[in-house]
Amino acid sequence: MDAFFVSVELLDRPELRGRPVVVGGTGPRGVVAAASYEARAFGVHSAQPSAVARRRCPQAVFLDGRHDRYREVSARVMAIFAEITPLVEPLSLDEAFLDVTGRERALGPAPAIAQHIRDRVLAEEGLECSVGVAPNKFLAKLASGRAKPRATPTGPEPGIGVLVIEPDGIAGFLDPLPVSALWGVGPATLARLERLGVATVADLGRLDAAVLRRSLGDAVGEHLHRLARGLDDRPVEPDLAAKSISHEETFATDVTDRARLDRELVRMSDAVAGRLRHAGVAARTVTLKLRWGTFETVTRSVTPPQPVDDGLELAEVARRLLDGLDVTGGVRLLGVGGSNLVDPPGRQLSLLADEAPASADRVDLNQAVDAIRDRFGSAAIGPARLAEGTGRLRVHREGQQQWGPTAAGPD
DNA sequence: TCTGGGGTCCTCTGCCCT
DNA sequence: TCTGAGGGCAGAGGACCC
Repeated sequence: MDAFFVSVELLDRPELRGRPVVVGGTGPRGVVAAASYEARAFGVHSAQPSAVARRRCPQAVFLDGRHDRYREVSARVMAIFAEITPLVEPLSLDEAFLDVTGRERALGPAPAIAQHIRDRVLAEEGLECSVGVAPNKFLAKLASGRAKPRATPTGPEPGIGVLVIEPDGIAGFLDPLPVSALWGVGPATLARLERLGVATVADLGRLDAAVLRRSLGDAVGEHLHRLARGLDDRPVEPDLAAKSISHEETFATDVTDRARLDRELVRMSDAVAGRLRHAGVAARTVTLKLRWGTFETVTRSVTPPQPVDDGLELAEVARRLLDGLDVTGGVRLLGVGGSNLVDPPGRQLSLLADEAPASADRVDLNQAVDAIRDRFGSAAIGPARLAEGTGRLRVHREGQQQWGPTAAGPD
């Protein structure tokens, strides 16, 4: 999808069409989630601090992101894709891989299917999208990027919409590209490649695989060596299960108060545990993440005897991890996550007291809480500790703080 | 000139076990 | 009994993606 979040906002506020529009966190530590092509012409781009974006384009309209709304539109677009082929692998809210092998008979050749997808998404959702057609995921992704509109100093330049890479055109397409265009080449890998004298994909393809492996590690080296020749045999995988579930938040100002951090841990753990149960899994490994005021980030993790899907248990494990850290210097970001996801613990009690899984009462309680939230919303019920002092329940709603603390945030 | 949130994958290190 | 090699796993951190 092209500038997806902005495009959705323009559906709801058509009077903003043609103006520079920026969606993201508008608070003190917010970042840009998406910028219209008009705003990009001023050097505004995603992941940029909102403060920088405001300086570069003060005339832009800045909008708080509405994650729920984007998710709702995304679900409808993905449903269109699913009518084309059952082999749809969503990459994010606004991108997906479709394997249309075998669909040509019903829908025509792949380029025609691509155009059909664009037409349907535009007709049914009013949104523009770009499609790359290629023999594998890596090339299709690059091709879709090339088919998108471009921001120029004189205004947005429409893209071609559909770009097809035929097998005999792979080298011609890839070779002149800068290596940074390859999926997986970020600033660190780029610096290493430059030290090896590699600037373009053609340079990379000429390099000996052993040299690449030595410089970048076996996995990354081998992977990039294959990509440089257009080789990618990863299948399109629908229904990929999540491997970890986490929640983290940046505070509007650094926090030194340990009691406050404990309360935040309860709130975040409650949110993570709810998502774990919703996914029907429990976490074998619990990870605590902190970012200091200096922006240095540390993580601490532990694998308790029993997998966890209960919010208070998760908070207790995280709190013990926090005990090992000195927070007096100030915490900028706090996060809790679960990984090594497995089936939820059974109801039977362990013979060892300290290995007991959540009691049957707690399992019942969690089921009741989940049912109430399904019906009345996530703020309907939560741990009493989150209302201490204020009498007002503060729970986390998904997507509530997606791009930094809000300008009118609670803290 | 200030750097979000939610992920995945990889590498390195240390520990335990064989 | 001691020692080293090697595998498996956990933990920490880095790089990258949207």
